[in-house]
Formats: sequence, C-alpha cells, structure tokens
Amino acid sequence: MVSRVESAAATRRALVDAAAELLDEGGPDAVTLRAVGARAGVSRSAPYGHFPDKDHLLAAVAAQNWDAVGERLDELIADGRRSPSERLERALAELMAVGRGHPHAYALMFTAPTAEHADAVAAVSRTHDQFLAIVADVLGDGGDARPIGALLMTSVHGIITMANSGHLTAEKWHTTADELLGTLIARVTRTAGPAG
Amino acid sequence: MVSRVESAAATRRALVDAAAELLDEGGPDAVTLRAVGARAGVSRSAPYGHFPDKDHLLAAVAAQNWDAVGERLDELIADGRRSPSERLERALAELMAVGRGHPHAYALMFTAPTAEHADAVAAVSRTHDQFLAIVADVLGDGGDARPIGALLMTSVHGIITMANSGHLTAEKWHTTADELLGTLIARVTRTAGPAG
DNA sequence: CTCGTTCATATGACAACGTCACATGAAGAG
DNA sequence: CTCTTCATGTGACGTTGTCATATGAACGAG
Repeated sequence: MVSRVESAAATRRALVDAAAELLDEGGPDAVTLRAVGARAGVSRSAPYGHFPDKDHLLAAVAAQNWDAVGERLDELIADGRRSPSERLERALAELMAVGRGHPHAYALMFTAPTAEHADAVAAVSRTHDQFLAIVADVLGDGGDARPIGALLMTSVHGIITMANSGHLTAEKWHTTADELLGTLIARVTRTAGPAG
Repeated sequence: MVSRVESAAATRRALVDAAAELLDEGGPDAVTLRAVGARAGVSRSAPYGHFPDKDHLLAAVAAQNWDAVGERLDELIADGRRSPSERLERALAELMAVGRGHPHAYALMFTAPTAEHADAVAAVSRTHDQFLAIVADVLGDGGDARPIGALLMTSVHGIITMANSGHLTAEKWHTTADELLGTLIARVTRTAGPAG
C-alpha cells in the first residue's frame, strides 16, 4: 500500500500543495524550501528528489493553478444552459475572481515559465485554448477569435494586476475593477469583427 | 565643492542609478546591495545611510522611472502640433516602449509601493494625472475621463506584462502587442462616452 | 528467507544575501 | 584648535538555496 513509487508521488503532491498554501497565505517570501518541507512533513531538501530546483517546484504550482482554471472553463463550456456571451462573461469573471482572491498564486501563474517546466507550459496552453474556444463561440464564424481573445485576456490581466498592486484606486480612477471588466467586454465584443 | 551634504546627495543618486542599471541589465536577482554599493563606488551597507532598507531603495528607483515617464508625457502635452488623439496614441506607445524595452524596470514600477515611499506614491500619482489629462483632451467635455483612462491604462499594462512574461506568443494568439494596442485604442475610444 | 541494490529522504556544510552593531575619519561649529 | 556630527567601512549574525554525503527502507535475485 505504501509502495515506493506511491510514497514518492504522494510526497511530490504534498510538496506542491504545501508550496501553494504557503504562497497563498504569506506571499512569495513565505515560500522557503524549509517551510515547504516542514509543512509537507519532510525535511528541507526533500524537494530535490522531485524537482531540480525551487523554480521548478514553483512551476509545478503554477501548472496546478492553470489546470484548476482550465477545469472551471471546462465546466462553463459543458454547461449548455448559458448563452455564448454569458459564458464569456463568466470566464472572465472567473479569471478575475482567481486573480483578486489569490493574488500571489495569480502572479505566479504569469511569471515566465520559459520552458522551465514543460508541464506548466502545457497547462497554460490548454487553458488558453479553452478560453479561445469560448471567445470563438461568441464571435461566431465571422473571424479569427485569437486577436480578440488576446485583447480580452491581456486587458483583464492588466485590470487584475493593477488592482492587486494598489495602482487602481477608486479615488484616482473613479471606477472599480469590476466596472472596468464590464466596460471592456461591452466595448471589445460589441461588433465582432477581427480588428478596428 | 565637496561639502558633506553635496557628497551625500551625490552618493544617494549614485546608489539609485546603480540599482536601476543593475536591474535593467540583470533583472531583480542582480540587484544586491553589495553589487549596488560596488557599482556606486561605496561599500555594501552605505545604502543604509540613505534608505531604511532595500525596498526603499527600489522604491526610489521606481519613483525615478515614473518621473521619467511623466517627463515624456509632459513633452507630449506641451507639443501643440499634435492632435489630442495623436497625443494619446503616443502616450500609450511611450508606455509600451518603456515596458517592452526595460521589462524589469517596468515591473518594478508596478509592484505595490504601499506607502513604503512617499516619493514613489507621489511620482505615480503625478504621472497618472498627466495621462488622465491627455485622455480628457481626447474625450472633450463629454464625460469623466477617469474610467476610460483606467481601462486604457490597465489594458496596455496587461498587454505589456503578458508580452514580457512570454504568455503572448504570436503562434497562440495570432497577433502582436503593437496590434493589440491599436485595436484597443480603436475599440475603447471610438465613441467617447463614459461607459458602454 | 537472505542478501545486495536502488532510491527517497535526512543531515551537515557552504556561499551569498539583507541587516545590524560598532569603528573610523573627515566636514562643520564654537 | 577642539569637539561634535554623520556618512561610510568592517565584522558579524541569521536565513536562504543548494550540494555532498549518510541512512534506511523498499525492491529483485538467489
């Protein structure tokens, strides 16, 4: 029951989960290999049996987060009760909820994987494809969904990061992240053509 | 000529410049206090005579970068030969040029100052106000420029950061950062009303 | 069952880092 | 000239990521 390979896989999962929890709770500075090991019930350099270095462990956390978002998008796509534009709104709102609710985890998802971890790159690619499918469904067969999808994705990403860094204050900009999301969707998806 | 206060001010400037250069060249990891001191011609803990800690030194670098952008926006505002919408395009292009040309410096500008450094907060506020003035000039007297300005600022910020982190590949999204900027301006400033 | 191998994990150690306490030496005030 | 002030240099400490090595239990062969 506790075969060697099973135990190793469990330890790997525990390490990734511990790193994710520490990141969520205390930010990047709280994610030390010693703290990760302690929370996972192993010692400080046990991660080196599963990852080449700390960056790869963090890449595994990022991949897990991307997969979680992809799962939510999957549910949206499978849910036939909603209209395409409603699905797009929900997808963007989901991204916003993750970004605002778990700022550190979100920031990690958008720090260059640079082929450090093939799993992370694949997870990102999968989730992006799912998002593009949702956008394509809204636009119909009229044009290429990718540039419009990119504009939506990058803009929502900018709203989230500026809000998280405290640069999007209501006093200065007289609006909120949620309002900006609504305006963005309205203005970008209004006429579904490819580019202005 | 080398009065004590002058010398101290010169050292402070040298420290900030050294930190900015190291950041530009080697990224955040290259900015160690020892390296900063060495490049500035002083020793490793000289910064502590001018800043409470490393974060405050970095905040000073961020403030300097924000002021530099503000200066460029000032030039745009002062240049009467351009139309308001042309000025807005140039302002956003300027932001994009900084972000793409100096990714580490740009990332630092958008990491929470959180009142660490009053100078940094003031520099950010000044530059944001200048940007809003440019946006207001495009919209005319028809409405509040702030929400539209926020949407433009956050979206461009998102384009820059996603491009810098390698998440905005041409293969996946079939577009480029520059194209997205054009589409953004076209779709957001088309009809100048406040919100959709 | 027994023995030798393999491999995940634990421990010790090292360099580099941010930071502090203290020493030093020159600029400015009287 | 003397004393004070303050920017700077030096030594030291705790923490971090990482590696070399030791250990001990899960496997395959006999």
